[in-house]
Amino acid sequence: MVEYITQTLDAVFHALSDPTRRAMLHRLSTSERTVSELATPFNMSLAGASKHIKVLEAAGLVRRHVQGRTHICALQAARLAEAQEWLRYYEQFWEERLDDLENILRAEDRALAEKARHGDRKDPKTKMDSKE
Amino acid sequence: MVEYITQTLDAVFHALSDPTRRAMLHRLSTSERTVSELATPFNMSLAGASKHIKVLEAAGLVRRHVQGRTHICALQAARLAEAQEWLRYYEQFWEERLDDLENILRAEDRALAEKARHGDRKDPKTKMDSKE
DNA sequence: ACTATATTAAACCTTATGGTTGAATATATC
DNA sequence: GATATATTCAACCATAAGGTTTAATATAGT
Repeated sequence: MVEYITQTLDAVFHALSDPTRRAMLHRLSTSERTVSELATPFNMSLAGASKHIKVLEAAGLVRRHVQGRTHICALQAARLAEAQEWLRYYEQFWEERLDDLENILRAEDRALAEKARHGDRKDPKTKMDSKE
Repeated sequence: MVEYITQTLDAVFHALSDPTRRAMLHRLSTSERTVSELATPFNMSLAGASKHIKVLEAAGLVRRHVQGRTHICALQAARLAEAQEWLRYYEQFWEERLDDLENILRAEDRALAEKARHGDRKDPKTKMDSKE
């Protein structure tokens, strides 16, 4: 059904596998930044940071436009959407587990209710929300 | 707010950056498989495939239980959920763009309506759904 | 023209990655 | 006990990745 360009996913997931690059993306999410601005927070040479930016660019996660001598980088989120789409297929497997948990809790509730009906009532366990 | 264990994300995204490993996960999504079953479809030595499985295991994406001499692997989706959660933050940036597109289309509609009101009416563009 | 700034390029180093082959280990089966 | 099966381990190889440093390039400011 859905067709994934594997080289794109390779590049995107690889780009995301490095904490420096993820941090760069996060900073780009608040505003565009020049290469030096992006490099500043990291304990790394400019050339090193520049390489990371190029990896992000190659994966299509960052677009740059050159303005005089400065290169301005901007987040380009479309490829992240593709990655998320790939992941979406697997949602059923973690949702399934949550469903299982929910079913267990419901079964416990029923058991308690049954017990209560037969006289022996006591503090019914409060159901807790799995979302924190 | 949400705190991400960067080493976990490093490992998960790295694991996902290889097409063989993504294919393995996909096969595990239909059922559990032994190491050799997992290795079969790939043009690669068993030892090679075994290494990939270990990468998946180290990233927490696969769990194995040994039964006699065979090792049975199963998908473990929780870490994928974490990766998706990390990506979810960026949804606003692709949704934003879709919103922009929608606003442009709406503006065009208004312009056409205005034109029509001033006599000059012609085929109004049908609005298209941005999904699909 | 000269100098300072922004960025990349090139060469290099170390470690990781993806792969191989051949031997080792553990469990089944005859 | 001997043999076949399932899997890993260890050693090795080539290339990629993440980093550095020292030029080189391009544009700005004086």
